[in-house]
Amino acid sequence: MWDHEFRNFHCPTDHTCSRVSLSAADPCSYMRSNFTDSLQSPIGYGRSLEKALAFSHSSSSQPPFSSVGATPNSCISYSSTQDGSDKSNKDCQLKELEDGSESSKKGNKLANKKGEKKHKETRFAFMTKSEVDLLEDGYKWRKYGQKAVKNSPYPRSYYRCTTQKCRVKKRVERSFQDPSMVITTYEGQHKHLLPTTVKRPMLFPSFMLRPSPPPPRRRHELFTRMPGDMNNYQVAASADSLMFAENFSPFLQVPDNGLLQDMVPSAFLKHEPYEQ
DNA sequence: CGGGTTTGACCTGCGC
DNA sequence: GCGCAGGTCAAACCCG
Repeated sequence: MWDHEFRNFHCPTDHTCSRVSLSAADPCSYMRSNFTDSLQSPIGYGRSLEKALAFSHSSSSQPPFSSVGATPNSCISYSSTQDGSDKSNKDCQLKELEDGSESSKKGNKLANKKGEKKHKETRFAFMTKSEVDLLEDGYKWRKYGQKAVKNSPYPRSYYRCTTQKCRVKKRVERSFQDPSMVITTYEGQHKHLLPTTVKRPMLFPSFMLRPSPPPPRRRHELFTRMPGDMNNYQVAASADSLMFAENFSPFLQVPDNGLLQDMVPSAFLKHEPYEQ
């Protein structure tokens, strides 16, 4: 299962990494570990993160991205929860059964007992170098929680989109390895337009900024070319329900004010048949 | 006063 | 079964 998912990831350092050889000191590998696990378990993601963090503790402190002689400022990973029969998936059904309602926890339990299928949310994550934790992405977010993260001095903050009936969430935390890096994880897709009062930012791929288009019929690998001296790519993972993405740059230098503009390098999709 | 943030409590899943 | 850690809730608080 792991390998099956993992091959969808491509290291921005222009070499394909296997999970075994990952150096967690490399933020990208960190994200790979993290979000590949999350493919299988939305809720388990937290623990995956923990594992990644723990792993990085024990690994050598090799500078991030040193292998390409470039200094990317961010690393992105994209995943969607997949259709699956794995255990963790079942386990997390309870929590996300509340789709479409603000039902109580009791209600959730009841729903779970009914065996309703959980709606799995797409996830999208990336790291950005930024002084500010909460990046301006055009949407309004309401903070609903904050938790200390094990092995990290930096807390993780939880945000929900304030738009009615929009269930998109995002988690923001600072990398404990490189405090200048902010890890942002989006969960779910906005099904509404950007608030009209907010100027459309340039930070995110368009699929994050508009009502979601239908998912492609087959897997894609998303490559994003970095302008200038970035030789190769980064990448978002592909998955069955990967959405079409365009104008998408995972390597972003975030200004201190957190508002990104004029940062939309070309991106393209490489379509490849996916073999199981 | 409305909306957002803070924060402690609670729930849940996982590993041992 | 227990403890731990992540995720969420919601009351209290803050601010414009």
